[in-house]
Amino acid sequence: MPRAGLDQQTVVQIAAELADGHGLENLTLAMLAQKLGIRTPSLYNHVNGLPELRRKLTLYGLNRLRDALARAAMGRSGDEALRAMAEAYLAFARKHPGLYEATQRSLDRRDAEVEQAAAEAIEPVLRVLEAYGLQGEAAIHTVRGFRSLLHGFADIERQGGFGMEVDPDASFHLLVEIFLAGIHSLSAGSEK
Amino acid sequence: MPRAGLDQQTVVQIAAELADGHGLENLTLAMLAQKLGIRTPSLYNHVNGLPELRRKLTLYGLNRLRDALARAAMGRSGDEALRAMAEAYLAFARKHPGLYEATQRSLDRRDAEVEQAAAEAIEPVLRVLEAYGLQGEAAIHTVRGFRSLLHGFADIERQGGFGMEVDPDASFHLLVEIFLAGIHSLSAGSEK
DNA sequence: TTATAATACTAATTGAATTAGTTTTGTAAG
DNA sequence: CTTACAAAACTAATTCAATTAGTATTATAA
Repeated sequence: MPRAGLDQQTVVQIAAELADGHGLENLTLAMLAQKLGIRTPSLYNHVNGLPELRRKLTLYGLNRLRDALARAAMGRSGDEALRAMAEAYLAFARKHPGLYEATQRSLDRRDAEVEQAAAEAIEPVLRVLEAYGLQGEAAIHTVRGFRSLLHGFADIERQGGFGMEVDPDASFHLLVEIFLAGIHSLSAGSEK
Repeated sequence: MPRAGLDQQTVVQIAAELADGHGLENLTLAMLAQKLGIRTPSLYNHVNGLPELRRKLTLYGLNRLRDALARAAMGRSGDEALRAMAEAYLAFARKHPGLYEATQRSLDRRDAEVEQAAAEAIEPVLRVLEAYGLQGEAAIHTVRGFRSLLHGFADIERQGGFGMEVDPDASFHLLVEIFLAGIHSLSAGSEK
């Protein structure tokens, strides 16, 4: 019965570490409770069950991702900023696989808080693209494309999907360059 | 005790339907057994537990995906073939969300059969790229990029990640065109 | 026919989530 | 310096899914 000095932050952070180490789907309340040195039911004093814990991980992860992206874009613009954000995105996914998973896990569009956190996470990219000339729907399409390629690469790599022992970093850099070149090529074509 | 006339194929197909309807992670042996009209333990006469069922779904999904891609590429080459395969890929992911999930679910690189099925699924793409001029590591990098963007888009969409009500198909088409233009642009540049 | 392998079943175990109800403790008001 | 209360632990008990063990049944093929 001695107090364990836990607060929401601690619980979520430890949960994130466990998710990183064992995979989000293998994170169990029993495992978390043990790590925290309390019995499983006691967890309910801090978090309202597994679903809510996962939701909190999603929010925490989205915030951390937003910070990472914003920091990467700081002081840069255009291609430079996009390259830096791509690096930062992949680095985040690699360093925090479980937390990254949480940022993608079936986001509930009816959950306003999650919805907003997701929007904020992408905002840095949107901002760069706007200062870059793209606006409105074109910007949205482009952000979607950028996200798609980043998430696709990160997710496939996380699941061990890239079989051969060809350097993944080289593949990633090339992909980013292809994307940048593609954007320039298309926008140049449409300007005529 | 009356026979239920089940065979592996049936079991896996029904499982795939349930996964499509409820999500792969929510597919339970109890649910599958009920759908099949037998008791849960009886399932063990057909499949050796949940992990193996999922593994079989992975194999089944990879084979179906390979077929879809191969069919799309049939009679086409170059950009045309890549566009058609991109369409087919997204269509598959949309029509069979649970099965698609299974094709991506933490592929065990030590499982030779899965490893091969995964390689075969991508083969059609690799083939097109080769007949397209790319070979060796360059081809591998490019395939990885193509897979990344396809999977990323499909996965984000499946999880409801594209918030706004901007036409997803338009985003997807643009992304594919950006990729194609990017490839051309870069290869043109490196030819000098 | 009858033996046997395949397939279904019931019973029982295990592990995780969750709920209910109780106890303890830190803190802050008196 | 107490005491009252809310926060945070705990134990006990329930539910549900997976899995195992052991038994019965049926279809088939010798």
